[in-house]
Amino acid sequence: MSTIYDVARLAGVSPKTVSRVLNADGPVGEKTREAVEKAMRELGYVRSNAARMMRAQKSGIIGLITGAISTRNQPSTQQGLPDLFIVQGIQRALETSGMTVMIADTTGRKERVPHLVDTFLSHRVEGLIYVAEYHQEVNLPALPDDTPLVLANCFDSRGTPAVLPDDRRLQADLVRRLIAAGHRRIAFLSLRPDMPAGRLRPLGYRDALAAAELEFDPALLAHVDFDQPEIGPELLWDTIDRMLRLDVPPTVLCCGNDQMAMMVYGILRSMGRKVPDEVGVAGFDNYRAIAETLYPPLTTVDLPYNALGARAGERLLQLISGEGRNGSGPVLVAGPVHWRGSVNELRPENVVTLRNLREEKE
Amino acid sequence: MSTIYDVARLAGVSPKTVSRVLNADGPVGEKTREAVEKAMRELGYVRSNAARMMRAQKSGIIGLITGAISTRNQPSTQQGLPDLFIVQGIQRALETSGMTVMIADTTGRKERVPHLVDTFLSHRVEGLIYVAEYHQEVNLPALPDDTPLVLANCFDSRGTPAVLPDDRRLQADLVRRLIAAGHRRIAFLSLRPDMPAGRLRPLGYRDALAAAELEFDPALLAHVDFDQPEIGPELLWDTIDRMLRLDVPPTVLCCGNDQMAMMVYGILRSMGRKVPDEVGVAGFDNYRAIAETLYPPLTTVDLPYNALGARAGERLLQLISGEGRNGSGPVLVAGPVHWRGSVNELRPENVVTLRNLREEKE
DNA sequence: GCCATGCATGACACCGATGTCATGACACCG
DNA sequence: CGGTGTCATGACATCGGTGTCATGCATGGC
Repeated sequence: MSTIYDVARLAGVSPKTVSRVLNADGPVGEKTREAVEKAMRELGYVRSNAARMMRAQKSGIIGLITGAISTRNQPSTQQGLPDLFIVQGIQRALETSGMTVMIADTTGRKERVPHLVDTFLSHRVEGLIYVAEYHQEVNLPALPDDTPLVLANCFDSRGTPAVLPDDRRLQADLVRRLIAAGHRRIAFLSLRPDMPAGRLRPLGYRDALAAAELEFDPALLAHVDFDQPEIGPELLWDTIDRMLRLDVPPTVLCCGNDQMAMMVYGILRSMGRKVPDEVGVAGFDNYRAIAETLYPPLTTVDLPYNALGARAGERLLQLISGEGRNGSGPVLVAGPVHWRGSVNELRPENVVTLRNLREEKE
Repeated sequence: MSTIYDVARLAGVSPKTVSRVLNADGPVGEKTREAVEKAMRELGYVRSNAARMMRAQKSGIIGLITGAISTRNQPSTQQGLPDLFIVQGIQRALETSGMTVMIADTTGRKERVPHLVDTFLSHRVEGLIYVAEYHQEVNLPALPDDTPLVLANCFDSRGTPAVLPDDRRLQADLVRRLIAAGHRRIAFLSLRPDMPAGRLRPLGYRDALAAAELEFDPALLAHVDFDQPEIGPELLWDTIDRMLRLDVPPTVLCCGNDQMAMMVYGILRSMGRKVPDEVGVAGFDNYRAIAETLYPPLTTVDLPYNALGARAGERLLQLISGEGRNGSGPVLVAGPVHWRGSVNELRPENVVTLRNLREEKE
């Protein structure tokens, strides 16, 4: 591959002049510039980043560590593709910054992370973003102080800058919307409580109930480990069966995520229950491949992973440019409710009936 | 960030000796080695790749161009995640080679490819892989001769080394298996014929019919543009409706891919037809998030994108090491049939009945 | 006509690692 | 005891750009 010296020789100028043409810094005569450009074209010259960054002490590279690419073949993917969307958002935020985004994949093995970090440091990345596949706490190896790090979809105990989904608020927004549609008995099939999403979303659910002055009924809240290999579907079936047999059964099933909702569709169908006329279903994530393909399309709340990634990218750029070192706590990201056909807007008379039922029982 | 000189000064040796410790090449005294290692640890030294590769004229980087990450938010993603799996396979094949894989995403804009190629060349990648999201013909800008290129899931007219799915054989394998299960009337809802998959798979379908000496019935083959925005589902409905009304209707619907199969499940349900007892459904891709989650689980054929990627990675390593310059045509990749609950094994009496029906008509 | 000014260009050092060659200290052999 | 080989180490040049400073030439004001 040709160098700046080759170009200089061919154009009959000094290497420095070629450099000036490349970077448009110093003044260059018209004829000289043309000669240089012609020589570059003839040689198919491409500048060496290595040499350049050695002098400049700037790599223009941002490192991205993720399992987005490798973790997809696991037996049953309970998540959507959040990390992928996050990566996408990060790219969008960074593509105008002139930085090159280098993506390293953990190949599904977390223990490779330190190695990947080292590889990135050896490339003298100007910043690092770590993307987790679901909202969780992580513990990365310490970085040298001069390389900024942003955590996306995860957080640590050291207060590293983080961007997180606002699970509590998102769930509250969705439930609030269900209430506005006339629903009063809203079941919530939550995720495992050992993950932040499984803790925060029930809080949001209760926030919304409280705001509407609806009493919280423990019988309508369950944590279901629905993606357990064998028994998951059964657990889900039993839970739903139990809830639908209540004296005042729920009119909507709020699911922990869209994947669970998809499974719930199948179970309800097997039970002979019609969606949405006999019971509504709502999801969480707005994982469009599911939400828009299911019939009827799924009402869900948009956890905008894209935006989350973009925010992480922006945060990192800030840190690199020296702004916003004041670690002002995690950035929380929320998104809109998508109202689709899987939940009925209850007509007033229905609402009244339900209310009566409830009042009769009391 | 500290340099080899800092380490040398702290350890009281020359930079060259530090280099020797780093690369374990020349002989180094025991005490010296320890002193150097201690110094490196104290400074948190990480070698600069830029400087290293300037001398070595080897970057150890392989460039990967793909839309795998960015193209996921399109309104309705008709494909599975093939490109993602391919990328994954490539990474697996390359991770033991000591190469660093740099992934650049097109952000959904093909016209950015030349720019990405340039960025990679400026990093002096030792090889490039271009990954397409579905089997197709592409036309990349020409590369300098000394940088090898491999096309994954696509091909061009210049005979660039390529790795492709063996659509024809895969479809034939699946249909052969259906025939072995006793099915004689097999419908094929193919993809649009303007894509290679839509042309090659019907050939495989007919190969299998011919091998079993079954007559090809044009009424059982349709190209359905099922993911068209509005009318897609209707087209699919009409096609299925027409086929099921035939005098001798099909006992299985072979779908162009798993996504289409998912839609077909919904349509059959709406028609009041039970899967698999009234009609079987088969997919293509083994997109597990769908195939394993649907109820009943989907019989499909595994287009092993992972392996496809791995083959592409291996091919590139060969080219880099100078082997196999003999462009021996594209590498074709196939995979196994996954037999799940969506297709019945017809019992002999059924087979007989069907055969009678057919013979009666003749 | 002289000097200040600005423009176009080049010489040279430097970034950090490593290949080449040289050097000094020993050990071993005849 | 001198010559030769091995080991441990260092001096120096080099990779390909770019920052710094210097130089040569034309222009213009006084």
